[in-house]
Amino acid sequence: MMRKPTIDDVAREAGVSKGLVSLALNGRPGVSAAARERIDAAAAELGWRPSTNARSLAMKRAYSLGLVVRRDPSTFEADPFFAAYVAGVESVLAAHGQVLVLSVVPDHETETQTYRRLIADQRVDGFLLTDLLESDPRIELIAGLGGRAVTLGRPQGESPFPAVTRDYASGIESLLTHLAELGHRRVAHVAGDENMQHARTRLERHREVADRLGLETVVEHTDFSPEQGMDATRRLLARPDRPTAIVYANDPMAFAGIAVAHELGLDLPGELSIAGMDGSDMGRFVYPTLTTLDNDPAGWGRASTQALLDLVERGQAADVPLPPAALIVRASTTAPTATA
Amino acid sequence: MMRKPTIDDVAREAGVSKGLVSLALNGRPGVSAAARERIDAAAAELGWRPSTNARSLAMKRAYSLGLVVRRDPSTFEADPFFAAYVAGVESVLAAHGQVLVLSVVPDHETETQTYRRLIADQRVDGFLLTDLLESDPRIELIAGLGGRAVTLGRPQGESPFPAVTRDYASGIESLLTHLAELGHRRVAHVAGDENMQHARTRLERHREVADRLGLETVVEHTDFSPEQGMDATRRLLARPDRPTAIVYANDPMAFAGIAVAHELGLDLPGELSIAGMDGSDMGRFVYPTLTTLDNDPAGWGRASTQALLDLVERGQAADVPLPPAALIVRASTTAPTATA
DNA sequence: TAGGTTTCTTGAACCGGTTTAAGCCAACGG
DNA sequence: CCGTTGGCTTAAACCGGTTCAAGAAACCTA
Repeated sequence: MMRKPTIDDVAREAGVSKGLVSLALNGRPGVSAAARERIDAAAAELGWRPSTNARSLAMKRAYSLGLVVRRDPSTFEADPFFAAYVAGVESVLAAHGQVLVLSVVPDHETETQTYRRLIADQRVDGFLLTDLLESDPRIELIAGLGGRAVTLGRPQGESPFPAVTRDYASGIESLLTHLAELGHRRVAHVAGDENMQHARTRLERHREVADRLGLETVVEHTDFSPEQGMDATRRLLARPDRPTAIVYANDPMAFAGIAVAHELGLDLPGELSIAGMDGSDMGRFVYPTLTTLDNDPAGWGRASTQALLDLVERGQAADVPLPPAALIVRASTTAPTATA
Repeated sequence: MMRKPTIDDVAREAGVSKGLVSLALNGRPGVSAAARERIDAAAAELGWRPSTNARSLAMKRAYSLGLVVRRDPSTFEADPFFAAYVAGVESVLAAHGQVLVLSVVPDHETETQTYRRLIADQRVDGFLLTDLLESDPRIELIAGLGGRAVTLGRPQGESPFPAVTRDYASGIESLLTHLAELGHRRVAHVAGDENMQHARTRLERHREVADRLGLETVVEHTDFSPEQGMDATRRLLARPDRPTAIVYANDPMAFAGIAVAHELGLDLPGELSIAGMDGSDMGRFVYPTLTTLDNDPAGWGRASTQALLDLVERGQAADVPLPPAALIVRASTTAPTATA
């Protein structure tokens, strides 16, 4: 069994110095075509792959990006966004020979420690900031430690980091228009954690568009968990002026809402229309199938990774707007029955 | 802004050579108590953290473990196991100053490439092998490349790697006994991908225990996706000798089964009892709430990570048996109504 | 053809740890 | 009193890349 070839082996084989091999490898100018060719040939013949470790040491780079996810253990699994997002991240990273470092932490304190540790140990070159809070302390934390990041969504205050955003306004407009055209007049909104950036914008948009369309709106606040989605639904359905349609700020809550409606013996979707947001695939496997707003998690993954790589490697990156969220109409929204 | 302190700074501060600092840091013998103390003090004062990069280069270690998940894009999100599993992994890794490298890949070929790349680039010291196949080519692949791993479940053939296992037999026995006691006689099993190790053992156990209890069994085969879970359910419910209970090999398929039953207008759980496996939290938020077998993904995460670290750091590790899966009875299983 | 450029190439230093042969010194035994 | 022994400590080599000042070679131009 032969040991892994090193840059010295390649240099010897090609009859040049190892410095030159390095220059050639990195496509730097000032290497003659002839030399470059001999080096490439030698590298190919030996099957040389430059050592990431050696490179990391010399360059003070980790060639990896970090994703720290904080999840209350009970909400862990109900995240349709996550897996597809990571798949998108991966598709870009792999092409750059880089790697994703993932951390799942239970609470705020562990989260902070994790960011500190990953930066202090130079384990990553930058972070993907998902689940953005309206005023997110991670931004200052990371910036203060000299780290880099990209935010999914645009944070409230000043941020030194590029932001990837998606227009949700037009999607919400389509959704409410759809409901209004079906004949709904009382459309409730089950909002998510109001500390979260996307929860708040979704709620604001809902209010705005509902007003414009002349819809009556009741709002229930939650933390995005299906548990609170259930409670909110029970409260809404107990009202004398029960809404004929409920829009949930994410899909898992919408599933929980469907369960509550079944439990109460409502005839779905006739007696209650339900819509989610984030376009999870599971929505195709519930009854009735769930109307929702697409979110293309893989698209978020690709765009945010690309932006972060640009930032890390070129020192700068621009904000990236993703295409607007599209309405996915399925069976859970229909014209209200006349009983109401 | 001062640059990060290095081992040389610590050595100077403590008045010793850097070699000695290294010995002290790693708790090696042959360092006097006095020296050790001065070194610790100096390190603490300067806030020194040894550079992972330098260490990795010298030790040819990555100080990270790898998890490669292959998912067909459509099944991506329906994985309740994943997030909690990673949280368990993380809790052990963090305590060892190590890190998880995650890759989500769409197909077999990319998967193989990913393993090759991570090993060739020394990005990880070992792999966590989830979703174990009955005869899993990854074992030979990794062993052949000189990598290390731990399997979740015991593979068919010979494996040079330690295995973490959980007794599912007794859980399945509890579940079927529970159904039998409720008065069910025809209990169907919707099996998962038969290439997968756990799908097969679940099916075998079901058959075995059902026989013993004198239950009639029909089996439908699927790939574990909710989509095929739906189809299987439709086929089962169309039979003249329709089963009064269906046991699904995982929870997402059970959810899909519930949806189909609703769609057909069945009264749940009276006309059809439904059970899942893997104890996902979402089971509490469907109607009726889902009876299932607990699986404690975090426990899998902790055990497999610990075993892999033992293997990587001490060169050997033993198999780890987890406690048996427990039955979680919720509302979806009840006595069959007499109509059948 | 000499002198001045420009283009390539080299060698050595550097990144920040780990390893180990050799040196030092005090204690110990004969 | 001296040779040994054993415990600490050091200095230098090493891991495998990148960088850059300086030298060599090729190319112009007058």
